[in-house]
Amino acid sequence: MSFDDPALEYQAPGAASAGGHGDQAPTIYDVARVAGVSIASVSRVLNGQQNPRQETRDRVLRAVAELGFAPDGAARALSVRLKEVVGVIVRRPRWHDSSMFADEDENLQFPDMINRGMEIVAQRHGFDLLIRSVGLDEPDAGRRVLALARKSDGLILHDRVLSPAELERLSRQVPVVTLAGEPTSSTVNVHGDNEGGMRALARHLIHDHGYATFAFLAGHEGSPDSLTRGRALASEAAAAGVTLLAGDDWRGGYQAAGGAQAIERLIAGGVRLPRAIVCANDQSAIGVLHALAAHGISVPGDVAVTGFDDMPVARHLRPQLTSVRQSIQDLGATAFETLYSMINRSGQAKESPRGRDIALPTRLVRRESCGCGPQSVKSAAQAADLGGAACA
Amino acid sequence: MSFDDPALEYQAPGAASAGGHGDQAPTIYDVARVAGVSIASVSRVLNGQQNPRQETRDRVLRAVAELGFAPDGAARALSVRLKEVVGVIVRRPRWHDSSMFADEDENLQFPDMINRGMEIVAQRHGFDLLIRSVGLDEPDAGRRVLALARKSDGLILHDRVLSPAELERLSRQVPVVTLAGEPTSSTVNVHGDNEGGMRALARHLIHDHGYATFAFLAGHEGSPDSLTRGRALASEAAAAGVTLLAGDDWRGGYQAAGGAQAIERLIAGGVRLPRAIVCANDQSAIGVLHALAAHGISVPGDVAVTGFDDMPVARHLRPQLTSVRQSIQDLGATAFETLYSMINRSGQAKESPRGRDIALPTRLVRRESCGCGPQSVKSAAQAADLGGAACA
DNA sequence: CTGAAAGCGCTTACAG
DNA sequence: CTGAAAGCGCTTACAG
Repeated sequence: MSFDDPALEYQAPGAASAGGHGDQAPTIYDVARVAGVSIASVSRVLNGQQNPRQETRDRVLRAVAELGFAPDGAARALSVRLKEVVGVIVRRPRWHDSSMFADEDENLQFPDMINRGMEIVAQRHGFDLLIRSVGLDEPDAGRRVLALARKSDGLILHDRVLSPAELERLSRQVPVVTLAGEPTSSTVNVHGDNEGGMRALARHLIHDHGYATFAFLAGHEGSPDSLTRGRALASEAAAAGVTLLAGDDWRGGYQAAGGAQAIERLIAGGVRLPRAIVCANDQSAIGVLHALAAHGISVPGDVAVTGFDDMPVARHLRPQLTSVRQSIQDLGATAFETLYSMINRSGQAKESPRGRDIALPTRLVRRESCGCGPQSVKSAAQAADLGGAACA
Repeated sequence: MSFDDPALEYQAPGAASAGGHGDQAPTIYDVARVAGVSIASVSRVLNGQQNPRQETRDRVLRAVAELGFAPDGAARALSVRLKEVVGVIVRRPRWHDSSMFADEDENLQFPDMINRGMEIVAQRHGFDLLIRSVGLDEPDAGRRVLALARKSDGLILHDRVLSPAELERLSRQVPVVTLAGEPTSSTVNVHGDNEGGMRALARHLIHDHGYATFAFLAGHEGSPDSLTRGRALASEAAAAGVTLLAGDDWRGGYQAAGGAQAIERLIAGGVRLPRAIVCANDQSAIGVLHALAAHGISVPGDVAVTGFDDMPVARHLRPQLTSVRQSIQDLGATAFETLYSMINRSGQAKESPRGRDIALPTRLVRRESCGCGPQSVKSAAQAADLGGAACA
């Protein structure tokens, strides 16, 4: 570094980075050496202190640019006790180990869309998402979740992978937010307003369409979302005095294939189908639609079918799927914001930032599969990205 | 710790964790103290050394269980110089800043599925995925990518967010793999066999169906995938002496809305549609399907439409979409494996682990939208999760 | 087999 | 305004 004309903006790499292949990333010491200052000064200008005077600042900035320096995340995290990372646990599909890359991974879209919502707001706060999948059958799920927690500042858990007791224990070490789970004394849960959405749907089917026999195709066992949806439907059905089928035969596990199989089994078993099949989510409704079509059963003519979530795919189906919309990305965004405030408040106030159980609004989206008329003609461009239509 | 009966497995938290809310995560020092050994010993038993003798091992393990200890990721990473994290850069949708949470985020499924593939194999190697989105218009995309790099052991980049020069510079500090990009001297690229897939599709449309006029609906500008697909189609068209429309009017930007708008514009402009519209991906084909339907144009009767990727949604459309399948998750899995070997080899051999440009096989999946007959009837359960069918 | 010590790359009081 | 030093929580030679 015998040569340091301040005018040379991007001078060729000096001895510090001997060009070529396996260069190491430069450290703050490299920058300090090139700039001719202490590492403390480098750190100060990089962290926007007001202290360093202009010349120091210039020298440092020039060295940083020349070397292409950025601070090591682990070192910084260790020092400031903040990683700017939130861990996200997604439930691993069953097939993971057996038939890896099986085709039926469609249902993953839902958690992925939630993650998008998280990522967008995380970005605003300078955080990134650290993703790990965990099987619910996994022997030491607890350990793997904890391990991820220690690589992050807080955790967001999809679905139910941990028992409430495990959750409680975990949340003593790091802030935890669950999605579609259940709140615990130290954990916040975020979910869509399943109850309200399902009641609106049920009333529509019962009163506007006059259907008198129903079935509820459940999601996977123990899913709080599925349970709540099923209960809300049952409540409305009871109030109206209409018949509701449910139970083990009626389980789609949130999957297209699961929904199709359930219908196949029922038909094979000679069961008489109800007038309307209310599915726990869109994905399983897709399977139901396929199975019914395969048997020449008309939807909604013979049997009405509805979904839940209003995934993008819902409007591309034939018939277009009536569903209950939740702003999926909002779920993720809210989960992150909640966690973020917990992270900052960590070790201070004892009160939760918001309620311990946060419900986001849902909205009935009537399309064709419930028996409403085909949507009013609009520009195809609109149709391609817009949602519901009016009902007759 | 005046009391340490080895028989007490999960004794109530001692002074180290005073119960309640804002507890800190225990450190290795806490474990050492409780176990009555040095931190070195704790580290040794936790890292599976053969050294520690049974009794030491027991004491440590018991303390670890009691405290719920897991090592801090940042500290460990700093020490072993490995974070066990790979950074993943996804392109941020345009609407991000303006109309946040717009509806048309369907096209995100593709990168998300790729990420799933990465995650699955990453898991096997004990790695997690650190996700960050970057806008391609973003002023300092370079800095934000580098910042993520320093929080990881290597980087996988979706789409094109960096110039080749920037890529090159980045790859001097950390191993880099691109997806659907172009290889550089120090960077590996992974992509589907666009050329082969498109040629197969083109030949099918030309020879099996006898179509004589075509259009190629491009993806977004500069996308290597789209360019290659377009060129392959053009080449086959030229060889067969059939007409191919393309150009700025024919751009769907990989999006459903984009595809629909393009068709709307063309029809409004009085353009005569070709016999077959070959779309750069499934997503834009969906939009095309919608637009054509809105104008009462029959598919495939009047106009055939094809996609590319064979996303799960393709088989749920009406008509079912003929497409070119790439194993999307394989793309991700391969990208990760490649990067992983680069990470391990870092600073050693100079040779790349595999070729610098890795193409994964693709396969034509004929369904209805190209003009092939409806798929042979099979069990609906199969239909719900299985792919293509034979062609007439 | 085990402990004391150095070191990973940063940030931030603490003294000038 | 700036530098020397301590410290973040681990791992791993280095000596016993």
